[in-house]
Amino acid sequence: MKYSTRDKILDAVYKLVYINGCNGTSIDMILKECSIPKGSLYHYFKSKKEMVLTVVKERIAPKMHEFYDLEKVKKEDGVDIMVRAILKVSQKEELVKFGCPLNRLNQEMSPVDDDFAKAINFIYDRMKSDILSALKDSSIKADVDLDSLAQFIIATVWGSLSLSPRHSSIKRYLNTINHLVSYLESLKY
Amino acid sequence: MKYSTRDKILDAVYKLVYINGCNGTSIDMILKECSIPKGSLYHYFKSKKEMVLTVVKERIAPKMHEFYDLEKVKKEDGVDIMVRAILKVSQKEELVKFGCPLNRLNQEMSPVDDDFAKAINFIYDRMKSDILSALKDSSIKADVDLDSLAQFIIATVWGSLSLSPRHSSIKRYLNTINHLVSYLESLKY
DNA sequence: TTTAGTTTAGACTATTTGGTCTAGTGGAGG
DNA sequence: CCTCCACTAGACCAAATAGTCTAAACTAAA
Repeated sequence: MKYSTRDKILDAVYKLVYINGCNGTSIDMILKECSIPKGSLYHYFKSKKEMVLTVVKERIAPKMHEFYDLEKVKKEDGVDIMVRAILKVSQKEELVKFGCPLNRLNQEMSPVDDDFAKAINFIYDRMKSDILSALKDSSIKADVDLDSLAQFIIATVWGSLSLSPRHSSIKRYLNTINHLVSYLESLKY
Repeated sequence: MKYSTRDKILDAVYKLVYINGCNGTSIDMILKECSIPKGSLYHYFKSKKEMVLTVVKERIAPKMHEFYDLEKVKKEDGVDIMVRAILKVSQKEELVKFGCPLNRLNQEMSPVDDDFAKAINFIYDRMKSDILSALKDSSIKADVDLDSLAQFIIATVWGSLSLSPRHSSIKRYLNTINHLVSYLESLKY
């Protein structure tokens, strides 16, 4: 299985943009990171923007999906599935250190670029609706508004991670998120 | 009362950096925004970095403080003070639209610049300890860990705001934050 | 009114930026 | 072996970038 130039580029861009932000990452940094000449880069992508947008779709989207799409197969309580997913986040070192890549890019680019806003929003919506369907399939009391709860879960996890990189650590993340878990448990009938 | 050049600069930088980010804001944009020549700008600040760092200390810090420092004078339950502060956030249009300015700058700059990390962390710590003291002076059950609760509150508010600018609105913010309020209420004895 | 210091003014510079262009190279199919 | 085309290579470019410098215009105090 060969490691294609295109993949090399996308991996490098993902990594650099994740840490330095989109505006903080220059073409030269990317070229240096993956040791390819400029010609190759512009052979695969027509602009920097298209490159980063591709990273959103082909790198960030799957990573986001991976997080909450754990074995739904089992007939398990939706809340428990969610809780396990949220706790699992702590195992991803980079997440605790740098926060959610989607959230970071959202904050940087959405206010100033509609194409980014759309692409990011798309992923966000899918994530939210998947969380929603997990919650629907759970023992949560009937009077709880699940839509806002799904949003609350995302907000809290993103927020906990965004205290990074200076204020957070795995332990701290878990302490913080523990309150979310208690709250979710308290909503069961 | 005159509107000094220095203040004009800081206001412009605050506004531009808030929306476009630090790397997304050029010196020329700043000059144009406040219609001053380059000489003046570099008379007051020796570099762009120093300028933005000054904005953190003289613009963002007071704004953050203003939010949670509401009439503590009254002998009121700390939780109620917090809840009122959190709800009040929704009245600040720009907050709901663009998120918390401290959080945004934190995510962009902290991973790549220690001076920013320190300055931002300083404000964060002060905010957290103020929240903590409000919580200590409240009717929250004794077995609740207040430190992590303070962190949870910040994380949730920041997270709710960071769903912006594409996913949020005042209504949505309140819906989301409503879960936080319920949780806080449930912690009272 | 002179003087000294602060503030304004903007032309100028060196570097970095994203992006183009043309020439070559390598490997798969004929 | 040849041919063709995807890919590599990096020199080159115009624009934007942060920051410098010198001169002038204020302003307040003597």
